[in-house]
Amino acid sequence: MDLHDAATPPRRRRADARRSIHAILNAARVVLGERPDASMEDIAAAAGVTRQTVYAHFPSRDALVVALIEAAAAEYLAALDAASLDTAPPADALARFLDAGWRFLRRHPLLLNPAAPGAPRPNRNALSDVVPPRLEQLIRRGQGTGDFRASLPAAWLADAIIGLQQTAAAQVAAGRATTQEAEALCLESTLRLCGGEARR
Amino acid sequence: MDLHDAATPPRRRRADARRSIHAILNAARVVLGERPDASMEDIAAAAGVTRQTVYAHFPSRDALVVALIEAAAAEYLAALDAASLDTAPPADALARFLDAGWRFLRRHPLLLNPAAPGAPRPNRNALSDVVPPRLEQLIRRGQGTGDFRASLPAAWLADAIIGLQQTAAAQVAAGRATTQEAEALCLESTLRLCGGEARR
DNA sequence: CATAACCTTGACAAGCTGCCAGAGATAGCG
DNA sequence: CGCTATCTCTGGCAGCTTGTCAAGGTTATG
Repeated sequence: MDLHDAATPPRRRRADARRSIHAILNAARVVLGERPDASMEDIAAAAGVTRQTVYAHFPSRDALVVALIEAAAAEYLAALDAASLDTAPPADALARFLDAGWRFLRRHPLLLNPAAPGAPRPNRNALSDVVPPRLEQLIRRGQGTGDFRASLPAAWLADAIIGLQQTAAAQVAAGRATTQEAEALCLESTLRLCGGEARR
Repeated sequence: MDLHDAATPPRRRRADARRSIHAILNAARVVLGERPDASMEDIAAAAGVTRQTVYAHFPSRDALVVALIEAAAAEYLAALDAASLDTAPPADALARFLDAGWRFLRRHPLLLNPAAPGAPRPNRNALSDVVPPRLEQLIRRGQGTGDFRASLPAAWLADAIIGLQQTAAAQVAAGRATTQEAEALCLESTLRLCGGEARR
């Protein structure tokens, strides 16, 4: 929240406070992942604290969800940075991007049911600010090298591919495909979208 | 609801009851379309009735949403039946399918934010029972005639294309593309997915 | 017109969110 | 070790929403 407030000197939080915050975020990730409409009481119980303690750190339910998504985005970003998307051959880099996505979706199933926040207009969460640009950059590179066709805008392809992966993940969640099948179909379809030939 | 109950003789409903039901469904379509978390009171007010009248016809909020989706699915199905998907050349039929989808999404923006039902697992709404099979049949026909490549399962392609269209619609909703741009990108991408060459 | 179906009003219980104050516990500092 | 700021817990409260019920008024249908 106010961790990076420029004006205040790095206001030291007590150790147990940081522990509580971590436990709450973790419990929210798990509980909301399998039941997006879980109550604050449920989340607090899963974290081993009381409801008021949750409110002591997150002013509202939406704020908790936002913090959760921001933490997830940071993890996702770190995984993408570790995947050397900028150096591997474009088609391989694409496969690595998708692989990071699969790991991410397995860890944060909440993001398949973005049902939680009632009011907010912002589909613009931290994820959509951070992930698509990385993929767009990769696609642009592939289009430059001629590995991908350039007749579709890279920004659109990036969002389309991310949407495709979510569709594939939904297939798995609905029991209409195994994880392996979905990953293979998603990769093949992604390559088709980018205009790269599928190597089998 | 119980309109097609085999046992009971066609229990005639009073005219104003049918009028109320229609008004409620219409109000729910509009209000939930622009504010998915609207309360029952809001919907009732928009329909010109009281909240209890809504409950007189729909036992719960979820039941109302389900009825709404079922009505939407019936409309969608009628539009698809009128689009002669089974006779036109596959690529043209695909364009018609997408066109029907755009009209549908413009009329039922609720289905871009499927946030409503808290408890139920059913991502299997009436739409997913009815729309994908039509598209799958079309794709299978195109694969048979050689217009589309057959190396990806038609069932997967159908879901992927529907997901692609929702991604494109989200782009428009987020103001990142105009309607025309989104429709063009979606069509081109769909043809790529199916392996049909884009004719320009 | 008489009746059954429907609508409305008012009230109620239950659950969830968000807030506040006070008492208790704990970590970090001198 | 003891003190103090900080964190947590208990308990309660208001407001909103969902869902239900009963009583009485209204409308369509036969």
